[in-house]
Amino acid sequence: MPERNVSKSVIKRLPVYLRILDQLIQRRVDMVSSKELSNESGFTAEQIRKDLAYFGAFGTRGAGYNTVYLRERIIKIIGLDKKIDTVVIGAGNLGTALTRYNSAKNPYVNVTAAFDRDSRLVGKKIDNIEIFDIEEAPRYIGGQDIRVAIIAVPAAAAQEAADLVVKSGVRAILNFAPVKLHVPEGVHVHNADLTIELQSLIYYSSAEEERNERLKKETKDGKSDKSFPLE
Amino acid sequence: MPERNVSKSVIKRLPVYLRILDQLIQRRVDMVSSKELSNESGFTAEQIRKDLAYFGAFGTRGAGYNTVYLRERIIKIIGLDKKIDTVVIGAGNLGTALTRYNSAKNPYVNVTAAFDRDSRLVGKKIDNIEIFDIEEAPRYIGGQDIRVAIIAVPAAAAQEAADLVVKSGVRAILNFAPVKLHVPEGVHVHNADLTIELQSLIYYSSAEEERNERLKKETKDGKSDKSFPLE
DNA sequence: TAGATTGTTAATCGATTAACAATC
DNA sequence: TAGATTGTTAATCGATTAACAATC
Repeated sequence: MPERNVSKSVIKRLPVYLRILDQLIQRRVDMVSSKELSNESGFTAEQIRKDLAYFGAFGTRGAGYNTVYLRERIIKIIGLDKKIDTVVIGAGNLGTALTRYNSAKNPYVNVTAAFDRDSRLVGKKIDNIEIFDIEEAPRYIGGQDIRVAIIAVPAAAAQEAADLVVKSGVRAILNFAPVKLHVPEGVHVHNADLTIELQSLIYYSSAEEERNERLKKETKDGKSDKSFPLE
Repeated sequence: MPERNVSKSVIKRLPVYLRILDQLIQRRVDMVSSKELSNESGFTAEQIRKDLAYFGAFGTRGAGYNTVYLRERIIKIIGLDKKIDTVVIGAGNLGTALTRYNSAKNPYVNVTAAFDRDSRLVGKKIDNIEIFDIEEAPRYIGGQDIRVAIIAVPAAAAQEAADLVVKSGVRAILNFAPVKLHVPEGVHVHNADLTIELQSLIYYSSAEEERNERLKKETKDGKSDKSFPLE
């Protein structure tokens, strides 16, 4: 077996390497060292070498990695050697943006259809991608053998959407709805809740001293009957 | 000091707890156990208790957590007790969607302005949020004391956009552009590259056996002069 | 009180970092 | 060959899980 179960953290970094390699290849650079990949990615050179080593020995000692060859290997590893067909469930603002964005910016993915339950949207197109009624989804997904779906419906509709696509054969879901999806074993869900990303970032937007100030003040305000054990 | 430096993984989970508490409060539930939070979040109950314990003892043994009280503490911890003003840099498809999405779905955040360098967009509005010329950004961000910016410009323009907002006082950036941003110490960047999310998910969309099959075939094809050490 | 559930300490697990031999 | 950089093993670090005493 070429690989044992490689950790999620490793897999999440592979597309970053791929993106950098694509950029290097476009600039006609043909060799790259782990050090240079480190500069572009923000991961350490050691980590990059270790990540790649899970899948084989792709470099040349003393010289680095051939960009074209390494790119080829990575797209094979991820499974991007053929363009992947996906569908977007939900053709509201976010669904529309995701459909357009992936069509325009993601060279390894095709969005082949969008679905919505709003009959006013059905039949319309996002660029040249048609919006179908959500009822059509199982037949479409089954027929086209779609394995990957993007869910961009409101929270209340997300579980239903997930059940629908899973039943139709989808193996992996990129979920933009702010709920935990319950799916059968073997189906993978990545959450991309944009409000959560932003909120956790806000924690870091005030300096540490300010944060502590804020929290201390709260306890003194008498709004709280619990006190901090440390302090 | 109320908290030592708490790890990023912990901070990333806090908004998830917050979202669940908001939902519970809306349903007029007033107590919740770590077990129930676990069901809704997908994190283990032990982990949830430990996460919260970094900041204090917010629960009642035998009873669980008061939803309203715990929510109050979490929004204080993250720094969401006042609505946070943010700006969106880039008013293309993605920038527009993010502006709308955060206005509509993120109760803790205000998007107060969008910026673009395309003069055809300047002066227009996204819902009721005005699009200004990017040149106006420093004055606006400085004047309004904006600390958080969302970058949704093309890769080639992203570093320049980052430099601009950082110079103007921004402390935290949510970056949707597919490049690593170089920022001074103390400025926080979260990357939300949507193509990368989708690509790493694709790895899991084919069953393990298929993946191995694919990789084996490649080596036998003779396209490669390197062989896998294992197998 | 008895039952339930937190808060916290200890044990385990996994991921990152450091170091260096292999080798181009 | 000498210099450079990989691939890999060992050491460290950090995060998660397990266990349980505290206590409502």
